[in-house]
Amino acid sequence: MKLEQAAKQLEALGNPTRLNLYRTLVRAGAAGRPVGYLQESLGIAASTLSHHLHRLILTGLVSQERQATTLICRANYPIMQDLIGFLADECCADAGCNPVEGEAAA
Amino acid sequence: MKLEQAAKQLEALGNPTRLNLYRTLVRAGAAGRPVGYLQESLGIAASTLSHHLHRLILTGLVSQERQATTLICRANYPIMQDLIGFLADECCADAGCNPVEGEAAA
DNA sequence: GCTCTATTTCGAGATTTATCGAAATATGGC
DNA sequence: GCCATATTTCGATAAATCTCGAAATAGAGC
Repeated sequence: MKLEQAAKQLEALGNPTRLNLYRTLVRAGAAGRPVGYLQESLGIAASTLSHHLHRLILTGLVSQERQATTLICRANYPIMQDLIGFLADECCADAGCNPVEGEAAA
Repeated sequence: MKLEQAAKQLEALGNPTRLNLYRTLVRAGAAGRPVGYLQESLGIAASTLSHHLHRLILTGLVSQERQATTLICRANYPIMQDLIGFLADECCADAGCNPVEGEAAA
């Protein structure tokens, strides 16, 4: 069920708040960002952020590591690579992404 | 508002039925597929399919062309390319996809 | 053990979504 | 103009989602 998995990840990224959150984490790189920082940075309620983080974590797009009382969040790059790969494969495998001579009425 | 746009497209693909539908269209290539074919192929109600198609069309991922009484649907490759580009950029631009020692604090 | 900070879980309300069947619309042929 | 086929719109229902504040939990330090 690769399609189900991909759909879940796409859905996770398909919300402006979460996409913004994810982007922040991607840009943070390997250093990651603490939940508290993200909360202030995004300007949303802590409970709301926790909810969105949970969804990203469920799909594997984000992971967390405890550092004392603080939780560091990181983007999980390989998962994103897989997702991009899935999209690219679907797009380019059977078809060809720059359809020049359309009307391939076969 | 590129982020909003990307989120909408990701959300459109983030539903198993729609992702399956979109995949079918991608694989159909430039020939596209008539709505009726898709309906039988996916085994869902015509009204449900119409709803999902509408969402994909709104985001630009799919386009339609009338052929007599039949509507031919096609995947809009450039839009997908842009979306993949957005994801790849977010992932690789500031960070580097094989993060060794991130700290791109900038 | 108590306290402080960091984060999650709980409970709730408003909005959106997915799905269907029935009815309406569009296009072409007779 | 009327009929047949293809597709969308309407109306309705059940389920999921987003958001918040308040309360609960987790970990560290005194």
